[in-house]
Amino acid sequence: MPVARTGARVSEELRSRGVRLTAQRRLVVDLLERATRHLDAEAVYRLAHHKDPSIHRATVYRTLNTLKKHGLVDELDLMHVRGTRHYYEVRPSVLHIHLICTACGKVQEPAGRFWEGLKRRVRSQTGFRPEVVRLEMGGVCVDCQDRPPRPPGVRP
Amino acid sequence: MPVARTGARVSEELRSRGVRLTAQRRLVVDLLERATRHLDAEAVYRLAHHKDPSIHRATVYRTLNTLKKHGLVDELDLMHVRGTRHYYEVRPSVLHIHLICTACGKVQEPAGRFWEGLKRRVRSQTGFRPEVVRLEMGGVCVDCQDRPPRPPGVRP
DNA sequence: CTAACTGCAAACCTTTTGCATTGAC
DNA sequence: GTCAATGCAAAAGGTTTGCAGTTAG
Repeated sequence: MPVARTGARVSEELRSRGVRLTAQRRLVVDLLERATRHLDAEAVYRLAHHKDPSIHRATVYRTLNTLKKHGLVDELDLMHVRGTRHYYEVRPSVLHIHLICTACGKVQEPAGRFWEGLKRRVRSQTGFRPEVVRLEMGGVCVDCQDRPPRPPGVRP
Repeated sequence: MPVARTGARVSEELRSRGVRLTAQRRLVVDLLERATRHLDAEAVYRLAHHKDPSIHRATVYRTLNTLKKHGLVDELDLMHVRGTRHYYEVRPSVLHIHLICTACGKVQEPAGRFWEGLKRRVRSQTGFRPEVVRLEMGGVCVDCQDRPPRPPGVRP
């Protein structure tokens, strides 16, 4: 979702791992690659269903799980600021973190070498071999720090 | 759950915020403070119900939400290694991270100054004011790196 | 005394699963 | 042709909610 992504990377990765490339999977992968915001399973389903009304919710869930299992997408929950659902993003080549504003719901994704270093640090300090990293922080974004606190309930 | 915790801290904090200190809340807080492993809502309920059979699941959920809202407990999902549920821990004074082994399910919690620095770094680099930090990594713990990969399904 | 909290039961929402059928390789 | 993947419908979690009765402050 954040940095630009090389088009067919995911599909090729799947193919090379012997996962069958069905029309439905292609569609889901395509949607995730083009997404400009974080999509939960239902959102993926709605978008997919719009393009191919025959696709079933269960297929979307199964596909997301497949992609996750193969490390091609990461699952987030954005600190549950928007509820219990899970969000998905194609795993980027450079690690980034998620800052979720509890006031306006905005999600920022600063990327950088520093976060990359976390993995190495854990490995050398504990021996643990990290494969998936999830760093999320809830708090107040710059804009909302200026804004007077708005009454809870109404959110953009 | 990780570092030792000052007994009445949470209760006092609640009291000072004008949240009514009912027997049920005291019980839940007490259980969380004494916990030696990560508890999900159902586990909290079972333990609570054992001590006070009249307590209701809904009350446990409501209490956990109250505590979370006031920043007294943190919610984790431990990378969903054990399913979709959420785990709760009393917010420790010193930030720690969670390393979840995808092979054996073990959770490690290295604490330290370094992780504390993440908050400051985000703040100074982006202006975002972090309140809750969640850093979880899925991967393989030292023990399981030596062990031959065991057939999936059977877990300790 | 009164607003806040609880127990209860039902609803809700998200995700998973068994089965017959379809389709990728 | 074969085995994996899909659509479908039903179930399984996990969590929330409206309401009437209870209780902390």
